[in-house]
Amino acid sequence: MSDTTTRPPETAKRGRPRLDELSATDLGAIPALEAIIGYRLRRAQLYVFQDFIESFARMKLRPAEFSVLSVMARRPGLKQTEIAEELGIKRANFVALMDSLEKRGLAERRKADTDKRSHSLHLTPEGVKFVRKMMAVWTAHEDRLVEKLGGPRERDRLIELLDRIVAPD
Amino acid sequence: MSDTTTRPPETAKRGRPRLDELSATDLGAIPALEAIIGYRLRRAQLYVFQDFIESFARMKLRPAEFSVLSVMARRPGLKQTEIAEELGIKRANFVALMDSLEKRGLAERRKADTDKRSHSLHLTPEGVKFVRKMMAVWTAHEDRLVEKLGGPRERDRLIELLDRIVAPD
DNA sequence: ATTTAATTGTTCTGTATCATAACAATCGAA
DNA sequence: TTCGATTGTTATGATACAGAACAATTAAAT
Repeated sequence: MSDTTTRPPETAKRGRPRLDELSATDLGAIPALEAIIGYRLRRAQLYVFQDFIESFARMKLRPAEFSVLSVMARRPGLKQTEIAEELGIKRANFVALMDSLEKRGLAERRKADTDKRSHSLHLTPEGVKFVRKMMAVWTAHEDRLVEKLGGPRERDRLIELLDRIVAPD
Repeated sequence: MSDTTTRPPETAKRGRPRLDELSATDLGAIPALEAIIGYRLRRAQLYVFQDFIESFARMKLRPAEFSVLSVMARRPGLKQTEIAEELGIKRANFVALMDSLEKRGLAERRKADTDKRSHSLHLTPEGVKFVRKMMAVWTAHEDRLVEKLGGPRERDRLIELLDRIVAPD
């Protein structure tokens, strides 16, 4: 499956191989990092997040906050555990995140009348306005990426491939 | 570019829209997280790293250490700054990483004769043996991913798309 | 040749991120 | 009514990542 083309080592050998070098045959089994899925995924993800973070530096918005506001905009009324789990955030770590959004006046916790333990999460009117601006900034960021990819079709193809990785067997 | 299909909100509306909800037209401009490249990239990367970390738990090897050993195997003799920069690691943070590998007897710093400041990095004979086992484990991990993707062709396609993201304009 | 600037490895520091355990309040089920 | 599960929360520790500063050394400027 992991077909690695066998080629000579990348460093110029002056003389015979040293003790710490692997034989050429062994080296054939050692792929360059460029051929490793996880490595490439990580580099791409770091690049995208870097662009994202710079795009939202002025709004002082981090990726996790973006995702929380986004969920609250589309599905207001969810409780903390629900949003946290969906986003892969531990509910313990979600608290400070929500505290910050609340302190900025963008979101609020409402006491759920059905369950006195849980809070239902909502955007404030200010939060709604903020989300509008947020989405404008996001669109520019996303369009930049789609253009680099070569168009919406390539974007869809990428997402489909990423889906296969995450999808259960 | 970012074509989002306009559809009604995902939550069932009981009655008229509340203050914290966006109008249906506004919602059309708010994509689900599932359609956001950065979000999907991150989720996929977390999945792959999770599998990687579990695969290497017994060897007590983290992704960053894997990458460093991998570079030293293919190109012995590089100095710390070179490897660190190539892997996107701050040279300050590289120190502890290299300390650990050296303490485990897998790698060593040799005094470079040309430059008394720099160290040239090498695998020890033990490190060479370790890398061999490491690559066997890695192959199983990578094959698992390639199979999920649907084959080597899909893997290549994915990497090509990731390349476009990272590549300079 | 001497001063000046840049590089290398290093330590220190601060800041996010992430996971885990424990706890009170509350709810649901036995 | 008792007992277990859930919800939000606090506290704690591990890890990742970025920046400043520094001594030793090298390279460049004059």
